[in-house]
Amino acid sequence: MKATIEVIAQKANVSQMTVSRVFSGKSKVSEEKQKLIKKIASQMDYYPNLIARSLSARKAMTIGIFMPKTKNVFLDIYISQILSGITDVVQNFDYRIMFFPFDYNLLQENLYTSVAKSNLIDGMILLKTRINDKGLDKLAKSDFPFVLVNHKKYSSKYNFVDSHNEEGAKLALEYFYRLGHRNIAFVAGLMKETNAIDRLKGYRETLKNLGLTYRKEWVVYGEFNKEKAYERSKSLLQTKPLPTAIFCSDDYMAIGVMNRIKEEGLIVPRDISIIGFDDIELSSYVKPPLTTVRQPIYEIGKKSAEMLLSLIDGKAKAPLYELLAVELVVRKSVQKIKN
Amino acid sequence: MKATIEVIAQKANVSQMTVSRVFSGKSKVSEEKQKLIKKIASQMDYYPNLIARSLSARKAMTIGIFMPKTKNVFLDIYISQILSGITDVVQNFDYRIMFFPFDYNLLQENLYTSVAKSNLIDGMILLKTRINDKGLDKLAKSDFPFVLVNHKKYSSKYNFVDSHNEEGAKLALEYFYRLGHRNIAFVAGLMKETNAIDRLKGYRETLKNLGLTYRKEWVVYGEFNKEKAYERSKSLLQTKPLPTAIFCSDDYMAIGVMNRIKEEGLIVPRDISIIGFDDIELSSYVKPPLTTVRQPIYEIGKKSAEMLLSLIDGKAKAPLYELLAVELVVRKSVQKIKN
DNA sequence: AAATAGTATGTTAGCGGTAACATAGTATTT
DNA sequence: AAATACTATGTTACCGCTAACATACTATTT
Repeated sequence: MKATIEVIAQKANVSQMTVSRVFSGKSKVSEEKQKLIKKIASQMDYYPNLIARSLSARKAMTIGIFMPKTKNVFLDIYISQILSGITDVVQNFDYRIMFFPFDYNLLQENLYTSVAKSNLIDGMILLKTRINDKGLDKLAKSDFPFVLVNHKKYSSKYNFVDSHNEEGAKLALEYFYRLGHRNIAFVAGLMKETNAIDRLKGYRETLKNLGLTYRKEWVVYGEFNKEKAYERSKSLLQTKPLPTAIFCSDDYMAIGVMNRIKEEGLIVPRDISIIGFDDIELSSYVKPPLTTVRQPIYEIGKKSAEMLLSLIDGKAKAPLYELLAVELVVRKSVQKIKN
Repeated sequence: MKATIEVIAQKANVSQMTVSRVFSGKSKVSEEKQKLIKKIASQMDYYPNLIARSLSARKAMTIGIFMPKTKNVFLDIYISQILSGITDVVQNFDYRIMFFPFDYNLLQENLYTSVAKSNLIDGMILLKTRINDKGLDKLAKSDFPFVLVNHKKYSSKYNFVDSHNEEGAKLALEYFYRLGHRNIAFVAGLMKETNAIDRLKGYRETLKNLGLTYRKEWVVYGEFNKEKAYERSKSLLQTKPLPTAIFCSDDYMAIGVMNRIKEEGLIVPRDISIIGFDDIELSSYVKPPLTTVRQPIYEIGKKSAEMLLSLIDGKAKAPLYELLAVELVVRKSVQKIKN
């Protein structure tokens, strides 16, 4: 005989509601009856049917996480740390996590909305969505709770948590400047991501603030990986004068650029200094160890979960946003300019 | 007005079942009616309530993934690759994924069973569970479909996918042997994991098969991380004679051991050769690049998902198991013994 | 043309819980 | 002691969908 609230109620000679109350913990039941009900339940190895509970209570007690499936290795560590942050928060509030990996190439407008209306989840966290994503606009028209992570978008309908990317660029450039660098190049990430756009923006603004001139040939555009950066940085090393410093949109790109520099017979940091972004594990192992801007990834995950839960339980209303501070991690890939 | 099957059925002047059939796709509905129903649904921005569907159909179309929350960085890449493998399979069959991160220290006997009976999922994949886990025994008593990953357990009730760990140890030791090594030490992983146990077993058996004697002081026990391996390998470097080669239970441990060796003023591979296990990204970046046994992690994920789905739809019955082949990746941390 | 098979649609009865309100009994107030 | 508030429990209805069976209609067979 299948264990359900109904069966237990009969055996305990109480109403279904009394049994329901014991397991949902939402209102009081006398010690005595509780004991009896729990005893019977344990004998029958009963556990609540959470699907039925969801349907009835109109609450899934679950959040969804949308994230890109890509071969980008950075995502490995990124995802686990974000997940770790989200999990630590969410489990405290008895929420579960559902996973929706998506493919940038197969994105269709209804993806987020259809899940939002499926009643499977009470809110969603979207990782690394891109600026041309139509699905977001549609989602924003509903009042379903969601938080973007690493996608900065100021709008009355959007909530997001992101690193302070412009500030990161500023930290890097000012550090270069303090060590005497005046010829600073930039290897940009994919312009479909606000991260990449903001880092470029930070680069340009800081150049201006430092009184340095922006030179078009000192900015190249890649994607967030080693190979593209290696490929695209070639032209950078043919400019005259050569930049003395290169700021890269992420650590993999920095490693790609370092490989290119090595290949040209130049030495980091003697000939060219390098700063990356993210602080992946590899960065402290490459030669020379990479100076980089660290993102608080775990914290971002935590914050996004907190934000989402407060939206779900109505404690807060959109728009909510937060830019978390980044920090410069100084290693060995930057050298003082000798006069 | 909330969009439900009922409302749509009224507007289209058909029964609920006809609408249901259109969206579940489980039986035929005339072109004409389909068109009308879809049109109305799209106007109302209707998407099925999947919770209600689950309750009614007694099928969640979701699988659960249980995995440890730890600070072990290896898990980062491991988890994303496993996930990636699982996802690629599971999405093809329209299953969703629910996530259950757990803490080894807070494990209680009912964890898996309570989720199994919650009706939230149709089956589960358990990553890196340990041999003393009571919850597994309890779960095995139900007939809920589950697959262990990286936990080898032969039993009529258990299904698992694992790497061929003993074979990996054999590959490593035979490679050492071929290059002239006779004094081969072993840094073992945590003995709560069958992985670690099997690698030790492989080490001992291969020693025997090669006619080498097992020396107790040449085996040290650590955990799967750099620090413990660094700590525990100290005693190894005080034995006489010194081992000429050390096989490590994973790459992080190998890196820890390499640090220790360096600190003792010795050089890898000149003085001592090293082989690791896993082939993490770092391994090709450390100095010297690490020779290691590669596990097919993505494949393991894929296989485990295939296995689980076949259990769920009843195409197969427990016990199911598979040991996937590993391969030796030769880099620079092993040197031929000079006579 | 009658018998048979096949197809599209409808009817009924749940799936296993909980919200919301009702009620009876007890404790507290005045 | 009557009026009031509080507490534990019960009753009813419904969450939104689908399985399983029933039915009417059309196409095919003999």
